[in-house]
Amino acid sequence: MSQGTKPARQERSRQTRDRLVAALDTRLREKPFADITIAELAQAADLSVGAVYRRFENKDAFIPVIFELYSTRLDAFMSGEGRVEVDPAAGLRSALHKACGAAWQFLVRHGYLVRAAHLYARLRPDLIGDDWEELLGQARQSAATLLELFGDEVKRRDADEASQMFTYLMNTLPIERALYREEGAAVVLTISDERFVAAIADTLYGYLVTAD
Amino acid sequence: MSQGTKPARQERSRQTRDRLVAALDTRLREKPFADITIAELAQAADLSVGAVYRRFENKDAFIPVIFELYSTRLDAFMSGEGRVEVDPAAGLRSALHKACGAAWQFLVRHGYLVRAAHLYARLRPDLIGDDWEELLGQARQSAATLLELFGDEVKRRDADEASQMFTYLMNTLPIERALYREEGAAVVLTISDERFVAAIADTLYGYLVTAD
Amino acid sequence: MSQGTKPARQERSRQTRDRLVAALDTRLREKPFADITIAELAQAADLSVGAVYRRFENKDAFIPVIFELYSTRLDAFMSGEGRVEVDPAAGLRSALHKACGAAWQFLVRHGYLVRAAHLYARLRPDLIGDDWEELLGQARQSAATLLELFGDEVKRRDADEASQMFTYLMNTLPIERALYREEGAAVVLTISDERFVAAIADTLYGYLVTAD
Amino acid sequence: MSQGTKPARQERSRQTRDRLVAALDTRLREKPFADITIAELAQAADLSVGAVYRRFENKDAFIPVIFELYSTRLDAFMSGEGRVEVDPAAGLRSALHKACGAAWQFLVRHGYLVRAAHLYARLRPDLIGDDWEELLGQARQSAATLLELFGDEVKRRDADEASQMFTYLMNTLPIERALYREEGAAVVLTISDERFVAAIADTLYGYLVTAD
DNA sequence: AATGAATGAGACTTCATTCAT
DNA sequence: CATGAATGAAGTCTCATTCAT
Repeated sequence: MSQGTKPARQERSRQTRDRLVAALDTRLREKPFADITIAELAQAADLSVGAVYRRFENKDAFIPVIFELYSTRLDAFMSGEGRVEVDPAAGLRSALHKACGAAWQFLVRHGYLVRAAHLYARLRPDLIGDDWEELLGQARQSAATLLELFGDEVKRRDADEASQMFTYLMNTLPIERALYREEGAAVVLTISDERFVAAIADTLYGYLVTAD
Repeated sequence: MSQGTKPARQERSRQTRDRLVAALDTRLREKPFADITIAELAQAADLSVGAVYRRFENKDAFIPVIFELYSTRLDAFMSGEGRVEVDPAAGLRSALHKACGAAWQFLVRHGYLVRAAHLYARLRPDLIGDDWEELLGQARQSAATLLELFGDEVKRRDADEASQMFTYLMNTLPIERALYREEGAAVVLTISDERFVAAIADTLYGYLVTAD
Repeated sequence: MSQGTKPARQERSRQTRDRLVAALDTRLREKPFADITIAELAQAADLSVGAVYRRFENKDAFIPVIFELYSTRLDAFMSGEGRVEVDPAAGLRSALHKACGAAWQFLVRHGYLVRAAHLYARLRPDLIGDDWEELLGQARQSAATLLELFGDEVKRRDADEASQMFTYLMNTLPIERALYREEGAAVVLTISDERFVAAIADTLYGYLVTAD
Repeated sequence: MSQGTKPARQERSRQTRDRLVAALDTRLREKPFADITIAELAQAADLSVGAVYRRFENKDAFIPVIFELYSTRLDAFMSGEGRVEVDPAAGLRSALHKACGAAWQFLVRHGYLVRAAHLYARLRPDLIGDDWEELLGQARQSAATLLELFGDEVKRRDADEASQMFTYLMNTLPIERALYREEGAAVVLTISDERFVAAIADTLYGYLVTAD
């Protein structure tokens, strides 16, 4: 299993691809990618197995689709209900709280995609190309902008490092609890979701306002 | 696939088990558990397939062994070179720095175990029993002790919540970078390991000294 | 191992199934079902192992096929050379003699199927559904008709019980000798097949004309 | 798997053998011989696997034991509670009724042995030697004696054939219902056990008193 | 001689991928 | 081009039998 997607020249092809992507999305909510069979995807998309192989060279070629889905959902969320209106007057802490709340929302809703994306970013880094990097690059850009906006509150000396860490933390802190709840490191947490979100916002805040 | 280990009546049995555990440890450095076959383990342990099944009911019965290994290594590390000498006079920040450094060391060395443990704690929570919870319970205990020691510096109102979050952060912050380096969320990080460790120590510190 | 057959969408599928059924029929003449492997069936049908599993969910799914074969052969036999022309004028004894002769013929020819069917009707009654019961129900129906035809000769008080017993005896008496010849209870028999058939016809006759 | 038992020279050996025989008896009540493993027998007899192989060359060597058990039980039954007191004055029909009643009792109680014995008499006739034949030979002897006793009632011309058939019928008629109840040919029977026993006695009677 | 651990052939089953129709 | 049947490698697991201790 390796390599990539096949180009879709015709309109029908595009539809076929879309249906497969939708099928993958649906199945991913139920079980890990490794447990999903091609036959299952074909059936969910109401296609034949052969038709699947016409669009995708092999099973691995679906892995980038996971990232595609992730990306698409994230974009939609960020420009929709997940949009964070930053009020400079309200201060950094408030902005972080809003941002963490939005991140939490997204994770709760699209966690299954994030989970799969994370897993395969690690398992098969060769298959995802630059999507992942690009995604995080954008995030870092936003982080830099935000930190600049609250330049007076932020005490970190190295602005570049700060925006890197900010991105890292944002993509790391809420994941464990949001995705695995009772399992994983989150078992120690008995506090409510609200307090948890507040706590990670404070964590970010604490990092930024602590001089090194 | 499910359930447990079989009792060993003879001394030889014990050895066989040990060899299988060692074989698992070795293979786990190379690839995920799901990709390791029983035949492979047997060969690595210089045994026949049947001998494996005399010690382990089925493949799943190896999953608890991952945690066993993790636990054992962690204990050894913590009472050996990983031991953190807290100097009350040096302050909280210094203590956190040391702790993060130790955690980092452990992860760099035994990351493959932590990785597998994390994965299966999520994938097959039914198979690990209370080991996981126990492990984190102990960690939280230590956290509580530490925070008490630096009670004057810590500004969090709820001490219980603080020790929970401290444990969560400690088990969450360094993982991503230590385990997946170039892949995952850590791609954004261009800073050195040293600075990274310092940064997460600061993150913890920031959280604790920020009043809510 | 359990459950059923898979639907065949294409004509080729049907052929594949037929070939597997034929392969089973062939192998069953040589050895018990338990000793026949899937690989063996595949080879006999000139197919791959995977192709077998596309038609049959698992090995157990072949068990109903045994009954299917039995049923089919029986129907064919009964409406062909096995047809028994009852001559009311010739009397009950003659009719029974003909019927026993036909049953004997069938058993000699298709004994291997009857043997397997009997075995699995007992070993895995869950897998055969109502086929078995239905088959015997029909037999009983025929029995009732026959007994009615010779109502004056039959001395049994309870006609219902008589037709039940008749069916039971018909399906029990010849089996042992026909199927296992030298082995089983038939070792005591040194008489010829002809005399044996006559004897069981007489046994049935004796039962029916003996008043209770 | 083939061949035979090993001689038991010592007292301890004899005990070991007895325990294995008892273990086989116990397990046979639960499941078919083919499904019983050597390890299971060893455990049930509180022996090691090696010890089993010291007494029995291989698994097949247990098959004759099935017949041994059958034989032993039958002897015990026939000279105990199963003893049939024939009253010449009461007539043939009464004697047959008693005999069928006894046979039924035995089958109900030791059916699992009869079942296994029948199966392996057919599956592996090579392994049972003459035990089987001998057993039936004795039965036939008894039959001959009985028929002679009621020589005036019996109308069969060939006494030899009659005793053969009598033995065959006795070992054939009740089996199906006694051993397989709901499954097999007995599904057609809705009558009670008592009536069934009476019916097969009548069947035997009918055969004997019907002139050929 | 006894124990039970080890062997290893072989059975069932799955599924990514290919290919005849 | 589409369909879904066929392929076959690979993996898990069982258990009669052997053999080291």
